[in-house]
Amino acid sequence: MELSKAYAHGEIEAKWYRYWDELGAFRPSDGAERSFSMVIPPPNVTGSLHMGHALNNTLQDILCRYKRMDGYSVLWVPGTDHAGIATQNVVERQLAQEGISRAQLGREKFIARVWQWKEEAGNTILNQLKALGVSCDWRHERFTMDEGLSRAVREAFVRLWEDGLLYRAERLVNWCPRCKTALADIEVVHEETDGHLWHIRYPFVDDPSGGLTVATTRPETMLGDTAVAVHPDDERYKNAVGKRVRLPIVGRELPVIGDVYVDPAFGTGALKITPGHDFNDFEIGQKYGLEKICIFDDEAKIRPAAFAIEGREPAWLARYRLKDRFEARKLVVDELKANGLLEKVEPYRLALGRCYRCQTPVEPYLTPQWFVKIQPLAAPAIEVVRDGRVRIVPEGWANSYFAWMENIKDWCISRQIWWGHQIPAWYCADCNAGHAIKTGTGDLILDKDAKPIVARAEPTRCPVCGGEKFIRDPDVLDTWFSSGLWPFSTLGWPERTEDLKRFYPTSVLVTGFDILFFWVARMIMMGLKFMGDVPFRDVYIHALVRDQEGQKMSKSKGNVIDPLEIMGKYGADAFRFTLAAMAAMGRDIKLAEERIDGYQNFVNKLWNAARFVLMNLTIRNIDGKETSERPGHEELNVADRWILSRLAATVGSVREAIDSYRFNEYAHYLYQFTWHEFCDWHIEMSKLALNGGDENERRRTERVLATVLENILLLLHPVMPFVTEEIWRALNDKLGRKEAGLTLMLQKYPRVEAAYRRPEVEEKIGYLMEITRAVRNLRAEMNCAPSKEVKVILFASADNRAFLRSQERYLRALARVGSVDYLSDGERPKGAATAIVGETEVYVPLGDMIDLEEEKIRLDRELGRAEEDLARVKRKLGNGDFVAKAKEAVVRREKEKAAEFEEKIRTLKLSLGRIREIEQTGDKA
RNA sequence: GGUCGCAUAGCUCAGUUGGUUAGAGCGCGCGCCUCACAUGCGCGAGGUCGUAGGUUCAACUCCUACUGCGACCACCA
Repeated sequence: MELSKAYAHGEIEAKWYRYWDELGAFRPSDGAERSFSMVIPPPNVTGSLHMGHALNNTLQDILCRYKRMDGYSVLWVPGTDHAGIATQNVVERQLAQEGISRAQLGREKFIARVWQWKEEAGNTILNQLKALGVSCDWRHERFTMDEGLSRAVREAFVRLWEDGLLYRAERLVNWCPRCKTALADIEVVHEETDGHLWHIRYPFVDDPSGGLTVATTRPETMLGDTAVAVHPDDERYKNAVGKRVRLPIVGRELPVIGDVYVDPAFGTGALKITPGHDFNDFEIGQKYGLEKICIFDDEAKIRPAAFAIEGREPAWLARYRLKDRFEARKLVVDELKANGLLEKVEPYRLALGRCYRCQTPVEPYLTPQWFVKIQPLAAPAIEVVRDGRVRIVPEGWANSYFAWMENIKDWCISRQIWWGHQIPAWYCADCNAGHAIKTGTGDLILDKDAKPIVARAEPTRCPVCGGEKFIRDPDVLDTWFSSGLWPFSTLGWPERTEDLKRFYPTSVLVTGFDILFFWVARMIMMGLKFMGDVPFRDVYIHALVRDQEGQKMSKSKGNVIDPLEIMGKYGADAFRFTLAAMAAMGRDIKLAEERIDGYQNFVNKLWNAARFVLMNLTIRNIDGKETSERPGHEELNVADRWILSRLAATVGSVREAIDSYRFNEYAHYLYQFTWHEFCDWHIEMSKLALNGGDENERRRTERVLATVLENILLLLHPVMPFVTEEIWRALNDKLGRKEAGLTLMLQKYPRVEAAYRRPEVEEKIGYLMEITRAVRNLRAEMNCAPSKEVKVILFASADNRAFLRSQERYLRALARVGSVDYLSDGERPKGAATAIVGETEVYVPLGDMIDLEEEKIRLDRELGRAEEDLARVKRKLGNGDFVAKAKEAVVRREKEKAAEFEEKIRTLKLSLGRIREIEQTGDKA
């Protein structure tokens, strides 16, 4: 099989993916003693692949493929999330385009419609993940609303109820008037917003000319005020406490209460109390037994019923009824202004809470909801992170985790939407006859006093009255409730399955920090509660992918880079490698397309290195019996020993990097080794053996080339699975290896071959490389044509001289050197460019070509640097404290440096002297 | 308001226990179609490591303050 001149990812990727899948390579192996498991952070079922998914899944795939090759039985569970509110919103928007509302359709038909959409769109993202190359076990694919997971959800809910960790109560909750549902605290995003502080006077009942002036950012809520509060020690309001004020517009009488909660320094020092629409006011309302008036309906429009007295609406209400919050605000402000009660308006910055799904400002809203008593769950979840049973990497995130968990409040888990897990609670129709209220959409709402029966299935008989008619709670659960069970629900819980035994706790969870609280924290709590063990050992938290300016990618900004487009253009391997290379811990990734373009070159480089090796291989069957006795290390030439030593070092570094989630280091070690050690040096040096005429050496070098190439493929496979597989198959083909195995994916990951580590060889080749560079440098500086061979004169220690003599062919080939002469003490060439490598002096006599002025400038510059270096070292050594206190090795090293620099200076000065001499005599010979 | 993080070459970033001649990729400059690769090869220029102090024989690295940027959390109307 011939490889084409440039790597074309085109069909290769799909070909291999299908191959692996059909081979069953994604499934956990039997037999392996160690297992490694992960659950995918389930993407929204109707979503499509974005950069965040691409990064997240690339990193997971690297881990899985690495562990699989390293002998673990690997299970990576894929799946999708039903994403309650998000998905419902999408489908509602679709309906809206058809001019249908969800209410018109009705609950059942609406849900059917969502399922239909799920069937249409649900596979998109998973297929896109396949294009990325993820090695998930597709037989394990799950959906948070499939049968098994739904059962897990019901089970979890019932157990929480039975254990007293669930309750239903009327509380002030965050309400999204657009989604018309309650939200958890964490689903509200606070955003600094420009607003106003309105100062409104509430006249005293007994003296309407006086009164208290309150300051508020939300004047429309005054319609629901039930008190005014001041600080009890506030001199200004000493005699106001206990009096009554009349609420403007509404006319209601309000008590003036004194409470230390009020900050006298803020605003006017007088605070309007609206227990129905403000969390703080709610608390105060509780404390003083104030009435909680809910002035809005579920769309945050003025609710006439809130003001009707004995069924009759007061006259003032006419202009307000059914107006939304913001219209109402305007109207209230206008009316107050007209009445001379608006005393002042000042600009004010406030943190406005918005719905995380639709950005609508959230309204504190009084409704009955289901809550999880979170304290008993949070405490052990904090503990396991503290004692390291769950390790958060990078550990900085643990701080955020603790901060959040320690201040956590009860979790509102009921949502007034239709798409999701309907709460497994029923109400006896007879017992709750007075508590079920029909809404406009035909839904029933159970009021706060309704008595739920929580059960795994619909009850048949009411234990109180024996009634047989039940109403199911219409609410569904927070999406994150089911995601919280994901690590064990996907493995079969509540059944005690083999998978659970084998793969729970999972090994590591890879995710972005944006869902640390939404998801990670919940999984830890739920895992501990229901499994009695942590859901994962490690949590690796990766960064966000941003655009090249560091802006968050978003459709509205138009700065989104589409992973699919990128993969189509550059290939999945180049893309994956880019993401890994840029995934430095704890730092966001600023991605520009040029980076991917750059790493595509690396893929191509690897491809061409492979082409070189393949076209030079004449040996066959290097792994078969005949050749399993590899050549003794000592028989190999120095270049081969060197690259094997470097390979061994690289294997060590690579393993360490992946083991500690340093994906960028993993990528960079391999980039460096493949390109700058293997290609730049070893392949070049190997050409001498391949063309040298010594048949034995040639065969040995071929074997080394094949070995190194194969190891590179193995090492790179987790990050670039496709091209490595493609090359590996070609390599097997070329070697005639039938027994090599079916796929690179299931080969053993390289281990460090300690016997190959040869520091002394690395040192020698390092020296040879430096000499080579020095000669190349001199050539370039002197503008010596690359095609022209030069003569080199070396002055080196006996050791180095012997080494260079024995390996002279490399120097000749790599630096285009015609002849090499070795000087003994005393003699130095007259007209030559000079370079110094350690103790070695390198001279390139360039005859007529040498520009004496240029060379003098160059030498002067070198000399200047050397003198600076020497001065710095001398300064250190001259410091008595340094010599006395620093470690001996450090001092010794400094002394060596001093000697080296002195020698260098001496040599440079001599060279300069010789040039001046030539200038005077004109004799260049 | 609280907490945390980040400031290193023109750009994007590495730099794991304090001691290196502070690195890479891209970009830039010069020279090359050298028989794996011009998606390439060789060479080179470019940084007082945000500012000011402190600890230490020694600070890019540790501490403090400041400045700038960012993130998360937060019910002060």
